[in-house]
Amino acid sequence: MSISQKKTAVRKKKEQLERRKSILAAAKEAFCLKGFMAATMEEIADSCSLAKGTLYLYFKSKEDLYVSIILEGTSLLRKELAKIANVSLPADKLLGELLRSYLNFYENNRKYFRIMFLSSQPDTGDRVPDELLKQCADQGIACMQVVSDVIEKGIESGIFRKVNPWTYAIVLWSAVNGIMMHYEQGGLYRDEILGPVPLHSMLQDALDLALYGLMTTQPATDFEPGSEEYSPCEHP
Amino acid sequence: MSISQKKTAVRKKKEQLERRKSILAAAKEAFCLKGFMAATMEEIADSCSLAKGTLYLYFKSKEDLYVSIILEGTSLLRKELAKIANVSLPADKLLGELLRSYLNFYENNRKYFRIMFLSSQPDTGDRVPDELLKQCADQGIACMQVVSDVIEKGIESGIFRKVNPWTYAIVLWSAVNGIMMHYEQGGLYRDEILGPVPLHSMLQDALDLALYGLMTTQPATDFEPGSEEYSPCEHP
Amino acid sequence: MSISQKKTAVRKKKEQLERRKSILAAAKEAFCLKGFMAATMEEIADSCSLAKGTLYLYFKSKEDLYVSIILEGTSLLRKELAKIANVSLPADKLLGELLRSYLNFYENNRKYFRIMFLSSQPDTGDRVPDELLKQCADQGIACMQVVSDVIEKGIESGIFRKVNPWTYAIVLWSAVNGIMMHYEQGGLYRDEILGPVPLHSMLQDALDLALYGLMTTQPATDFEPGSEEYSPCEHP
Amino acid sequence: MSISQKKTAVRKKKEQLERRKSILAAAKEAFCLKGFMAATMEEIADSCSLAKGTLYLYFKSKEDLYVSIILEGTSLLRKELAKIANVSLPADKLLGELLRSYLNFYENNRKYFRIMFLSSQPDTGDRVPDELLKQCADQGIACMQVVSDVIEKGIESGIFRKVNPWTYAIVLWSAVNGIMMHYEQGGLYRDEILGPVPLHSMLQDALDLALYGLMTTQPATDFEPGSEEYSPCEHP
DNA sequence: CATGAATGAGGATTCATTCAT
DNA sequence: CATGAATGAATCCTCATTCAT
Repeated sequence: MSISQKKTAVRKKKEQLERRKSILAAAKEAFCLKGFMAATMEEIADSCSLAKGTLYLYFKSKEDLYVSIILEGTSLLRKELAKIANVSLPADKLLGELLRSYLNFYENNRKYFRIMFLSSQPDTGDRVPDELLKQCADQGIACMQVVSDVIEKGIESGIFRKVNPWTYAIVLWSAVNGIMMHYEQGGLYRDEILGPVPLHSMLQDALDLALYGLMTTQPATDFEPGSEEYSPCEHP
Repeated sequence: MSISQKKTAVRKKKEQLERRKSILAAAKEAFCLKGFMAATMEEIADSCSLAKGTLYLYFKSKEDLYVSIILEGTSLLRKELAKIANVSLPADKLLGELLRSYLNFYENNRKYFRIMFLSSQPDTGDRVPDELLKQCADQGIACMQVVSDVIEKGIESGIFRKVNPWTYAIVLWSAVNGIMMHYEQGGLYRDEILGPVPLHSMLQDALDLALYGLMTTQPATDFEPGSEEYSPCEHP
Repeated sequence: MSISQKKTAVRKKKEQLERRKSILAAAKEAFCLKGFMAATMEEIADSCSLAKGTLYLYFKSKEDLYVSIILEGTSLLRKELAKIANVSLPADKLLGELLRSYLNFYENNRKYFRIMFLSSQPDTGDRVPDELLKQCADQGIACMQVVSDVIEKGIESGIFRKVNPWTYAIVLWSAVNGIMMHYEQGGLYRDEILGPVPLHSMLQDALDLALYGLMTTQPATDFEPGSEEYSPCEHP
Repeated sequence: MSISQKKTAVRKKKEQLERRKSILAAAKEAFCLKGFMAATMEEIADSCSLAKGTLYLYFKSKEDLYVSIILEGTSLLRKELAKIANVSLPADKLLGELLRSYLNFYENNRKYFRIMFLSSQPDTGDRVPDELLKQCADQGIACMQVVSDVIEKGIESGIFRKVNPWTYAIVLWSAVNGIMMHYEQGGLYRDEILGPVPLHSMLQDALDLALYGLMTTQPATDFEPGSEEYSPCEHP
């Protein structure tokens, strides 16, 4: 193979990755907007200016495409959380940082979030490689593992009570997801007087509750200092 | 109108209500099992032994039927919670009772729960009467209002810190939903050593956290006393 | 059920049978012309003025429709042959009559013939009820059984040599099919001087050969007397 | 053109022929296994380790490829038969030899046979060069011509009755094809007591019938002597 | 020449909805 | 009112063919 051919091969590889990305982007948009079943391969193809058939060169099926997006999302989230996990901070601060990181992920990747948590899951039976499904599950577990590790660290350093770290990790993780989903659902439920509650307020309050419940000493919470309209935690 | 005609009319009315109920029951089953899009009007009609066309005499569209089920579910839940709200108990106990009541609802009405929270929402645009959608939203708000009221009561009675009751209500409500959804999703993420975490453990821990964070004095939690495999709250 | 409703029900039944027939007719046309794979459900639907979906009310799948046609054809052929089998004639004459009957079937049902013998068979795997497939096979066997019975009768009456009736039945049946298929294939191979050989000439000659080979005495063949352009059997 | 260039050109020519052959081989396999429509250019390309596009350098279209295989098959068969035609033997023995030769071809080239006779013919309209189609037809005619010549020879030598050689050639040819196709179809119809009838038994019986019908004297048939389970021709 | 990525027309099948009875 | 046959738009996926490299 000549040098020029090598160059071409490399460029092709790159272009294909680009194309794959653009399909994933278009699909993310569509799935987010309409959900798995209602989104069509045709509109996805149209919106990334490719032919319908081309999609099938990159993804085995609609389901494969869908799960690939979920994997992208969970992967990204896991990486963000992993960054925090390695920071040298006391466990309570770390929890705050994890939450901030998750909030950040949510705000910058609402589409991933919607798809990961709100869309009805397709029947993955045999139309998605098992490998892919396993990777997805692994990412999700890894996210909660990060939380669990922080809790464990807190317990070891004595600032958290002796609780089951894994259970608490699931509880915290699920609770935060629930809050974000509530917010994401489009503020169906807003206070008609005060208007919708900002997401970070809710998360700040949730963090307060969590730290109060976990710490052996009075926590000093400072999740989003000064940005609140009303004082979320008026400790007397 | 003769008397006999009146009787017939009354009977007819009853029969129609019966019919409506049986459609809703069949649809609940189908939507829960397969999700909104994958469930078909045909199988719903079949499983309540009615003709496909008949469904359209009772519901304007598939979407209408779907939202009607959600309304049934939220309605039922709201009623359950409302019962608790009127009990004479301190706010902290009331919160525990509300949680127990919700858990009870979940366990006895998992199908409603799945449909309300996990199914992909259909495009309701113009195929569902606005009135119906509003009713749905109202029920959800009413549920959270109950929680909010309890928190407010706790603040007034001095056992809860002065927090924004509405925000905290949303936080608690969403967090509990998140935990239940996590559980409902089928324990994708289970501790490979300890096995899946039981739902009431998680809810108990969540309640602890909430009360610790809310109360001015040390809470005495007793959501599901003695049923835990490991001590979820080892206050030193 | 009132009398008028009964009438309606009966009429509906009739109409449905009509519709089924018209679908079968349209499909026969299409499959005959283009073969199984190339024919489309759409064109079949169009040519019997029905909606595509309607076809699926009457037939489970394209394959089901296809096999149903084959069953019709083999059924019809078997019935024709069965009529002959019961006629009181010596075996050699009966063989001639069977051949005449088959020729008659071919001439009046060339489309069935093409589909039964020339079209590539679809993969029937699980898209055709087993019952249907079995019925098809049974009809084919029954046809050859008729031939076999006649041969046996000839052997018993002493005018045929002692041969294995079943083997000879298969041989005769297959040979005749081969000749008809050759003819049906569109006279690809025609004598460029004498023009295409008429089918009945070929069949007459085939019958001669068969009777010569089977009979213990000199046969008197008269399959299609006087209609030949050239003497097919110039026994010196 | 230099000598080395010449060599290269020669080698290239050879390689191209090799390539063409390997495509035909792969296509034969695929068409035989799945039929014309169900086989895909992709799998053909894959199984001869060439790119899809390359196939189109050697064959104008899928149909062209298909017909080219048929031409190969009929060509091969014709050559085999032609060998026999020149052997110095009496006509009746020659007929037997032709049959044996055809059986031999069938047994060693079932794939060709299946494609030539059983596969649904594609629409050749304008996607196959007319020239190619004509060649195909010519080979088929040539095969029957061989048979016809033998019959004529038999008539001339006085051992066959005076029949129309061309008609009888078509009859014999078609009949044998019919028998082989029946056998090839996979023994759908087997004697449930005796099991499937072996092909050579059927052909032996067919040959008997033919010679009985053609010869002026009693034939001595010995197509496959001694290999029969039952005596196919028990002349008393 | 060989390649294989891209194309896009095309096909089987499903299903919400309607409407004549 | 209830019915269920008919509809036909909509959807996923396939695959022969082309063409830039």
